Amino acid sequence: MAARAPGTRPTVESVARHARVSRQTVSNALNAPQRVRPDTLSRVLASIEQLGYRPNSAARNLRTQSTRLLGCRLLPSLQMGTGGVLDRFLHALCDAARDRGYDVLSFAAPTDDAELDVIDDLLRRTAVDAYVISGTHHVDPRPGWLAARGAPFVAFGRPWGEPDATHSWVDVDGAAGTAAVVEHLVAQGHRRIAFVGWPEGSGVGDDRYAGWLRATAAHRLPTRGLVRRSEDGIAAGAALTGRLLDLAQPPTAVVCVSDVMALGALRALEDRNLRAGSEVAVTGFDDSPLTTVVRPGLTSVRQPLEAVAERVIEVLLDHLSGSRTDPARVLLDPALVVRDSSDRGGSPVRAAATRPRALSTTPRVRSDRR
Amino acid sequence: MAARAPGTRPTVESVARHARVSRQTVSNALNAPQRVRPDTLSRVLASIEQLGYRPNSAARNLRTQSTRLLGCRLLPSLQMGTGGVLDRFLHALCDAARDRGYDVLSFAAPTDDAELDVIDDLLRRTAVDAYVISGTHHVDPRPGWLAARGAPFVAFGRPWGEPDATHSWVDVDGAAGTAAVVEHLVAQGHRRIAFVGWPEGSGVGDDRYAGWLRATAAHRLPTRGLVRRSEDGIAAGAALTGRLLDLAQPPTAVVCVSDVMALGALRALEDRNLRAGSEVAVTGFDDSPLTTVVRPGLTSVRQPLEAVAERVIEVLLDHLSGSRTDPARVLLDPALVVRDSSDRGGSPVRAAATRPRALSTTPRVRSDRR
DNA sequence: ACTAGCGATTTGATCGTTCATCAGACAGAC
DNA sequence: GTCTGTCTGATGAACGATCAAATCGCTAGT
Repeated sequence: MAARAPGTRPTVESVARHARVSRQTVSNALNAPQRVRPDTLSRVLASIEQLGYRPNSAARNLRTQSTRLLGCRLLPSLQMGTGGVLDRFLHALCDAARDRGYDVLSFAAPTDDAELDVIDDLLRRTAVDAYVISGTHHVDPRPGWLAARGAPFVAFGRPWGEPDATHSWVDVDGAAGTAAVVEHLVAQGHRRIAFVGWPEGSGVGDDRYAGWLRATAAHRLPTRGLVRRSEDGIAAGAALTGRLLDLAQPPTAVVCVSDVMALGALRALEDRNLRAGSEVAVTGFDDSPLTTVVRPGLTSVRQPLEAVAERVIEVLLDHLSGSRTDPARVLLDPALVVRDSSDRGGSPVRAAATRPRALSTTPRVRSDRR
Repeated sequence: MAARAPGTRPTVESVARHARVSRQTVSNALNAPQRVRPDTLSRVLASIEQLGYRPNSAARNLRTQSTRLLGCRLLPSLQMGTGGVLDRFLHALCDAARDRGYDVLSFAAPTDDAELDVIDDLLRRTAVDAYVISGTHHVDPRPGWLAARGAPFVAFGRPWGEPDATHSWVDVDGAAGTAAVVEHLVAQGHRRIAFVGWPEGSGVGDDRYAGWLRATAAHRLPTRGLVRRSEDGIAAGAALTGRLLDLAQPPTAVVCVSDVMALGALRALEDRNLRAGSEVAVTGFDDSPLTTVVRPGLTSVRQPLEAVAERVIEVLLDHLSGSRTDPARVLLDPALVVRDSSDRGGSPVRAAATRPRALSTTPRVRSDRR
């Protein structure tokens, strides 16, 4: 009995013939094994194995009206800013998706509107089942647009400035991150702790600022004149930090809203012959590759992107399966990674401190409030 | 005449009814417009526009036995090494693919073997039409495996160590890059130009070394004792450069095989209170974000990844369409980006030199030899 | 006037899978 | 012994597009 012609892909038909059952039984063996008697099941599975059969996804997609593909935009990672973060996220997303039987269709788009054009195309062609949008920001057109079309999606990032948004999102609690940084600095004996941030109005930046504000208030630390803001950049970070250091009562620690800003801060110290870590502490945010490239190693806050990706996938699939109708709002805790730039400890134990120490390696879920 | 039920996606059928033609004419209007009479065509296109119709990709995929998807692995961009390069490449690949009507399915895989497992899955399911593999290296199992399965693919990277490989590839001429670096340094008056590289046996590393060797030989420059090798890393780059600087006749320029190595070299200079650029020139490779993060800005070699991606797609589609049966071998020239780390010029014109100057911005195609 | 030939359009079949439905076997209850 | 219910497996139809081939209308050649 010829299993199949050489050069031809096995189909459900050829497997059925090989196992002496019908098409549907082969289909059941894969999609609803409990419906098939054990001995039949093993026979069918053996044939499947032997012929190397996998269901043709185009046919399955057509019949089930789903593609098992998730769309995700590749952000323009030109700058170091958050580029590394979103690349890591995409990686984690692909992993998490594949674990659940989905794949990721990635595309590039220079602007939000261009992204919506692509999504519109994919949506009309029913080329993907759902979307993941990342890098949400104030007056973001995407959530509303997607919701209006009834397209299933989950956002990595809160709907900044739209507290009554009804879509699902997963985000990292930036405020908790900066608060943890401040706690760490306080434990190191710092009391004048400055904040170098972005201009007000950026959701992410304001969130990180809020954490600094909350923690300094909790410890009754001085804040007057210790907040400086500017657009992201090394030069900007250096300039802002420079002005802080030139104060009559300069801070002994500088909490930066990003690793890039922190790099600028380190330069400002260098220019004044101040030693980072032992004399003035500097911290960043995002735990980008930058942190291990500078001297001293930069203390930073690491986003649990793997966990974010897993939650995003979980929520998305719940929506697709219909088992969830209400929006999920998930906030995860980031992890503090301490390096020498915030370590006042004596040099003898420097080697030990160099090794990144994650204060909370397994980020716990903060909330899933409705 | 009801165009379509609300909430229902338009199909070729509903468009046909709306335009008072048959299914096939609608199909032809999209896939073979020259077969349709102009007035019919415009009527059909108007209906398509009006109903917002796009062919269901699952149905089209099933019928045409092609998915218009290309598979591409997301490399573990943990380290800064070449991570940035491959992220940029993926971005460019998505762009180039979309311009030609294709999309990219990206997936993560920790090892080559894991990648082959995923590819095997995608292949059996006929979920993608072709693959792009990147980061080729010595004894790479992937090209042979793919070729044996008859899967269409193109590699970004030469088949190192396998001169008689029969698959198509596109790569960047690393030797031309380091040679251009040497030319630039010679023009700046340097004569003792060292090379800090990776251990022999890495295709990419050996290629870049070859360019240095060729160019130094062409100018009859000394090379004795001026080559140091080690695995990639900041510390390694610093150590190797340190030993070079401690020579009786130290080099005045250090050409590094990577930006990471170059960063180490800059540190070695710093530790010896030597000024990079004005006293000792340092250059890297890959034009990663690192180059603009260090002080002084690091001269580097930029790979034309957009051009690489375009050529990869072009070759791939030629293979898919059957218009190409012989393997394509495309080598593109990289571009030198000069920054302060290799600039001996006086400080008055520093501002001008700070602006990156691409010596050959539009990389020309070197060859397409068979 | 008749038909060959060509271009424009339509019709029937097909891609490979899963859904909905139905037939048969087999056990237990009366 | 028959009837009912459950479990297993089989059959026809459908998903929405394109391919192959047939049909129709028209012009031009004889």
